[in-house]
Amino acid sequence: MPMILSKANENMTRKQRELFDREQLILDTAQQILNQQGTQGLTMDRVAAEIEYSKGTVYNHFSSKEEIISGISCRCMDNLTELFGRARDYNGSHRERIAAVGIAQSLYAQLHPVEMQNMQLIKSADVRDKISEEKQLELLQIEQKITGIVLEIVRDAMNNGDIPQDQPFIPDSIVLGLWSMGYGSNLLHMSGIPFKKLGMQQPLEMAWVNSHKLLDSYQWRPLSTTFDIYALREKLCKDLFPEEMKQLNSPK
Amino acid sequence: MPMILSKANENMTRKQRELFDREQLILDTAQQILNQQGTQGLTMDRVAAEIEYSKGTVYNHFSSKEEIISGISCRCMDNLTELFGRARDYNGSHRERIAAVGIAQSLYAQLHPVEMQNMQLIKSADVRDKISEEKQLELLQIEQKITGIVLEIVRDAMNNGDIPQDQPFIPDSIVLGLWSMGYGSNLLHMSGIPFKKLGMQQPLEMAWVNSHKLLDSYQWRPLSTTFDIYALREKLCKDLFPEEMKQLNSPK
DNA sequence: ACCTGAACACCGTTCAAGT
DNA sequence: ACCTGAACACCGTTCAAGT
Repeated sequence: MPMILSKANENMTRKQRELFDREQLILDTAQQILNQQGTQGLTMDRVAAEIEYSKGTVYNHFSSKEEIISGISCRCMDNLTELFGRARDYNGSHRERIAAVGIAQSLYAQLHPVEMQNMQLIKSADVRDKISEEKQLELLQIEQKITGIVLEIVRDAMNNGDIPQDQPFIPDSIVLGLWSMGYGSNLLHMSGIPFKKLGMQQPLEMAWVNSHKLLDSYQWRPLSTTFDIYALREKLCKDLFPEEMKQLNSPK
Repeated sequence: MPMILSKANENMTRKQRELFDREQLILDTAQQILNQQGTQGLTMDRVAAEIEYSKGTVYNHFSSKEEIISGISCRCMDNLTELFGRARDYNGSHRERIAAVGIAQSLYAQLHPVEMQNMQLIKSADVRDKISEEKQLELLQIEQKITGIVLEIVRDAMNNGDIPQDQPFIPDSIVLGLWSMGYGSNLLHMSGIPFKKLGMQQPLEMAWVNSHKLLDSYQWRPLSTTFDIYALREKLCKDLFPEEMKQLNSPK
């Protein structure tokens, strides 16, 4: 039974630190393979060979391949959480902050398409049942954290009087609306569907338009009719995600 | 090289008919296994055993497991297309028709969760590249057809004056907005995310609210402020999808 | 010309043996 | 107590042999 070492800790013994480091090494390696060779290229043999330990040792840390995938997903969601955090702490209107969340999500999907696929994989299907309860709890906590950030922005906006309170289901409906639209457009973007061939716009571009349409419909002020959403996007990208923009624009 | 026999045809020889029937038998069987045993329960061995032919014969029809999955997906998208068709032909306002599309999507996801997962699987990842060009074309054509229905409703509404024309990106943006929101909320619904535990509403329920919010934002008349969206849902379910509602409410 | 199923390659998982 | 890697089970795919 492998120890749960999701978080580093001051009080760890040398042995525990070693185990923790190796767990990170395994995840590092697995993620690298995933990025270079895709989902099907990620095999336990390859991971073991790369870290120069045996397969048995890998299984001492992760009791199945799914747990490794889940571990990678958790890392990615942590990274995404960090981006969301920047959005929440942005020194602007609440509407600008929630817009920044959308940008963060879209940027992340474009920068890390393979990981994004994986996060989707782990969320669905029987995969979630295959992982241990501890790892499931870890997943849940990160999901709570990331949802919490968005909820917090919406609640703050309500308290600030930016959103009329006489609407049913808010703030949940707003969070879920943005979430599903962002999630769906990301997946459509990554799908092989040839939107150009279908004579259509790109999903991610339309998500930007549509999320503002949705916020307008909730009367979240300032309404997008009073400002330029593209100027806002440029400003937020420059202020909050300069590094990410550079990565996105640099040739791979 | 197996023949492409997606569609039945009057002029087929007896031999061709036999091949076509067997292809259908394989898909029937595979879909049944998929529903009973899940994605991982669907193996080529099991399919071969069930149809009482050898694995080699299965491979004469489908050159990989992915092609079988793709075949199942095509069937499902055909079924969904039929539901969408009912929505388009509904004798009501255009706004009611587009709402019916949303209901169709949601109903289908609830009635056939496993198939829905599969459609998502085939859309993404490297899976699409693993199938033959012919099958890829088949997929594309169905996607075009199903997108076409939604586009048609939106265009008709515009021509009818239900939607102000002075908005950028329409009708594409509306189609993609509804599509990504519907797609995203379906996937969130099927994901293992415990929304109740997170203290949130259900994604599918919020999708109904939010898609009307989105349509309102595009000023698609009649606005949802002038009618009861829940009464509309009941009416549409009763008029268009009575059988599906019965299935949904009957104990499994 | 079509079908068969043994054989192969690959990969996740286990566990007896080694240190 | 921890690590190892041979062995096992399973599954997608191929193809020589059979009819």
